Amino acid sequence: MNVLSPKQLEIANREARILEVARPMIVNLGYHGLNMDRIASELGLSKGTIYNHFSCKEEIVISLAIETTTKRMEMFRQAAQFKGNARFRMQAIGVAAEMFVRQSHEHFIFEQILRLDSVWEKTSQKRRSIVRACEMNCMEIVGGIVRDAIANGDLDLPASVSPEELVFGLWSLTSGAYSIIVTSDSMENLGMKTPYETVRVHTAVLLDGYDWAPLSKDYDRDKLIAKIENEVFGNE
Amino acid sequence: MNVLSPKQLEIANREARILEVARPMIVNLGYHGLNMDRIASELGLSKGTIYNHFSCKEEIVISLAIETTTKRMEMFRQAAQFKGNARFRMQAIGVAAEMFVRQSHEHFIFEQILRLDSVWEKTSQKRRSIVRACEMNCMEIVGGIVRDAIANGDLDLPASVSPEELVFGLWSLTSGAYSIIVTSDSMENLGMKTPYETVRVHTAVLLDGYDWAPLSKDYDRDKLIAKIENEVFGNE
DNA sequence: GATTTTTTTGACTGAACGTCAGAAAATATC
DNA sequence: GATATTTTCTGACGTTCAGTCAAAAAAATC
Repeated sequence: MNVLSPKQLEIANREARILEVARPMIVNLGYHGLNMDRIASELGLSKGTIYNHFSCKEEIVISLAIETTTKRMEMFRQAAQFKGNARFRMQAIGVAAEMFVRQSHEHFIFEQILRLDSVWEKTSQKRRSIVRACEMNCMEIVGGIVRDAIANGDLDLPASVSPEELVFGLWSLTSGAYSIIVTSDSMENLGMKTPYETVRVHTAVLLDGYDWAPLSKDYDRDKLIAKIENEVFGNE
Repeated sequence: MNVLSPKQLEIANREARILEVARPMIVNLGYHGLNMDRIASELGLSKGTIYNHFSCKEEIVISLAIETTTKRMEMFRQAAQFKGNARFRMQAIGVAAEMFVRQSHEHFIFEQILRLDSVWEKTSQKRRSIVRACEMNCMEIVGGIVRDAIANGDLDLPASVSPEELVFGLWSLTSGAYSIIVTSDSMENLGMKTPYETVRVHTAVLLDGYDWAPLSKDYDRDKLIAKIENEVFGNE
């Protein structure tokens, strides 16, 4: 008996429906706009039923974050498969990261809430490790590219910088920038007209600073990005 | 009549005492550990009295953030007065930023909470503009150094990067890194033994990438940092 | 269709924010 | 120093909302 009864099907789908209703609540009204009673009434269910799926409010937040962070991981994986040298594959990761922010900028809202100790601590071990695994996985993908570059002789990191430390730097730069971009209501009046382009430039300069061949002056970045968008994410 | 009566003095001091009690609540127990009833009882006051000073919980959070962010602004100002070329003064800013995180790492906890829309929106216009002013001021200080370097011929930014955009890059890199460092329970098991040093290296590489003279290979960074610590922050 | 198991319900508890009418204290006035 | 006025303080109260659980309803099994 592998076929689910209508009832079982309804239950199986409910988790997703709860998240669908919760998502805009958080995005539009912030953390304290997420209201268990309202979720229940919007779905025509009782509160107790919601609690059958999520043991607390915080589990809903982390579940939303898992949805988006999983998407990012998949995008990073796809990007890493781009055919080309390590520097180009790193550029593909950059494209993936930027695409991800643009299409899932709510992720940074969920993450911001989730990172609060008082929220994180209430989440289940199970979901926590999923979040961590996705993040580790992304870092690992980037780290792999760095190590490839070293193995290939394209990159020769100074003794004081390990591959993990370079990953940390890239992660800091991009996540710092993206969270500023996403949470500021206006970048324009800070003299920032094209913040994403600025992030691309800084990243390139940082990698050039480490002398990662080929240097950005030796290839056409915009053309490469277009190629990546087309070949890796063309279907989207 | 400029002298305050004992009663007036008590009231004048109370704001600070409230914050003193609230600070460890947030630092140790997180946002939801901040409890108005508990603040009142720990100070032997009634809740109503607390509300005479802070119109809501969020005003306490922003006030704590103001305390620390003001300190940072002052440290940046001091740092900017270091005698030396623009690159060295920028290094002094780096020293200030790092010192600030080390001695006021709670700041990032307050900021993290404050950045939530649902918290930010409840704060008063007055305190909000103080926070913004401090941040702007810091950026402006850094921007001034960048412009000095350009005026001096030490730095020649590409046409695609404005001074503000360079500031944004530095700000992203450091704030991204510091907030990871502060909120992670362990950097060690990510292969990061000296995260602050790593931030220093990445910053230097980024500035070298922009060809900001003198390049870091042309001066002894550790010696310069020691000199800055001594001359600018020696009394601390 | 009777029985057992699963699921749902929504009234209830408790925690915490913020309010406000009246009490208390401080200050001004005479 | 007594009285009036102003300021400050109080804590019970209203409210909102998270999370619980005994009882009801629905589904599954026999």
